[in-house]
Amino acid sequence: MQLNLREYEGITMDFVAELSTLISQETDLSTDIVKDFLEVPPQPELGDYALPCFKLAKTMRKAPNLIAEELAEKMQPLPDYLTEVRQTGGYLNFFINRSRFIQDEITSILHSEQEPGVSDLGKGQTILVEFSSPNIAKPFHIGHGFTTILGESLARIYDHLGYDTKRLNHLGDYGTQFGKLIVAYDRWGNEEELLREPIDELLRIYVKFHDEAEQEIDEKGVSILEKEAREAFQRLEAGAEHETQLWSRFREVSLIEFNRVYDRLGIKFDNLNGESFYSDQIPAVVEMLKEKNLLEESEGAQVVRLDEFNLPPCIILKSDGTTIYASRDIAAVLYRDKTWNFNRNIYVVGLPQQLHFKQIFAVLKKAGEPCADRCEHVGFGTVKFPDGALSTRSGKVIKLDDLFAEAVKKTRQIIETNATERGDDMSAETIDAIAEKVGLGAILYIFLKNGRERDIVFKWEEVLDFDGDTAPYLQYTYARAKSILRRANEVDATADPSTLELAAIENDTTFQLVRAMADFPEAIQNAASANEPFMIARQINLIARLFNKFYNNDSILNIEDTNLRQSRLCLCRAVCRVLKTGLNLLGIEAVEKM
RNA sequence: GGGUCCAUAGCUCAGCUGGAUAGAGCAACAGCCUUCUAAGCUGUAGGUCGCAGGUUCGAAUCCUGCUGGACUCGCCA
Repeated sequence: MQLNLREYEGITMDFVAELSTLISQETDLSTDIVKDFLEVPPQPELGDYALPCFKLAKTMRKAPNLIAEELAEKMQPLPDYLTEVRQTGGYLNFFINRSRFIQDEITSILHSEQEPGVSDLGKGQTILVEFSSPNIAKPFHIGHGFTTILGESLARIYDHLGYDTKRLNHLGDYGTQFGKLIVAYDRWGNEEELLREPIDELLRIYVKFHDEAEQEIDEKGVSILEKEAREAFQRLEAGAEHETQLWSRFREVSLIEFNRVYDRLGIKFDNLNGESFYSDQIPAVVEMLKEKNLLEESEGAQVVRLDEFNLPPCIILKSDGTTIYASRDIAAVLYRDKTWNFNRNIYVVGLPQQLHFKQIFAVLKKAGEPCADRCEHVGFGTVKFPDGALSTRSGKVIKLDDLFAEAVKKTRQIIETNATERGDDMSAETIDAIAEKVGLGAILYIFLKNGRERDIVFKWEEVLDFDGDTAPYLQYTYARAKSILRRANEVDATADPSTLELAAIENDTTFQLVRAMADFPEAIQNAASANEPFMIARQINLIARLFNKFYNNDSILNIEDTNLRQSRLCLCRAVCRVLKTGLNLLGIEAVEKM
């Protein structure tokens, strides 16, 4: 019975596997099933792992507690990685050799060349992650924050797992809204303002357009402005000079503003093909659908019926002959399949568009395109204010940049206060750099701490609360551990764990801490398979909480025993590695001090 | 009306392939800085897991119904 403990990723997995094999030898169950049954008891006094025997009761025709009792006896003598096997009620509880576990786990974290949890699970597979996709000419507000932050985190997670990840930004640079902007700009546009504050100016005329559109109505009750806007968009799609020129200016000035945000977050897209890019590929899509006899005319529009999928029809061409977002998205899937030959193509787009994506994928499926099955919509909730959703039209928005600025400002104040108290004279540059990372981290974490399908109700006092389950807490924990490592002498801080008796640090807290770190790789994989970064957030939050407990209970530097001192420092180093990796997977940077 | 999803502590959320006393954080209250960063730690209080049935040895978790809410249902994206 040998445990392979040299590879970091698998220690717990291997342990569970060994235990499962052992149990399966004593029962009729396969190793896999046993592995599935194994769980962690609610109280540490009960054991480190447990096998509920209720399910075995039927087939073995015996009471669960008897089964557990017999198994406990049959497993004697125990392998060296177990210290005790005990029956409690209908459970068979296992106590593992904690000393050995701590020794091997910490050693492997510190010895590994790779970051914790790195794997080659996705080796050779290409995954496209479409996210952010802001609309040109509109402010980059906190609503875009969700897709941007979630998407980047997912991309990092897939990178970590060895996928060939492509970040795609499907810019909203086309559509009737540009007809509106062109009409609005021709009427009320201000050249100087467009140069000075491009998005603000475009937003101003966009809001004005909607105000005015409600006023000017013809005898049939149709808005005159809306009609003009549709016509302007038709001219744009036909390539008219004036319209195209305005459109491309709008796009240009908008990108400058978006890039500020992306640079700040360290996001680099592999591709920024917006909707406009796919516009001229739509005729081929229409032709293909026509050839396969999927296209039908309905109320003047060209649609694909999707009754067999239990979905409403998908409109491909509007009754005026212009394209619609669905047709562009279909063209995009086909283009991406040709260009990247993707294994997976995921869309980090809000939940309200769920039906839209179901329709797109269904049309592709109906058209016999195999790539349809490799597409997936990763939806998320809505960002709203306590009194309702945000709205570009009414101008009720908070720009993501402004939100960052507030968080950074508050962070800077806290750092300055603390620095004074601690007598630490940090330079203004240092403070700025830390404030930036911590302030941004606080905001990013808000979007990543819970299940993505939850709505986020935006409240300033909560957003700027840096206590508890927040990124600053995690960053603070990291900085604390780093601070200790800086204070330790060179020899202590770099001791080779394999030469130490790490078991000296063992107690309930340190064992739980080490186990939480051992579970980290699995948390990453779970996060990937559910597309839920919060699973990583929770795991590192658990690690941080346990570390802080350890920090409060046990002295690290001020102890005589060299082995104990160096061993505890090894634990600090391991925690730092895991925390930093976890934060990075969320798109958050760790700071050395704060 | 059809569809999708949601309802767990005062608030924000985990837990949901059924399993031991339902867990965190915030807020509240009580403690801990002459020792490694108090953005921290410890403790107390707080829950008929929306309601009603059902399946099961066992249900927050699965099924049905109901109530309340969100989103969506053809020419916006």
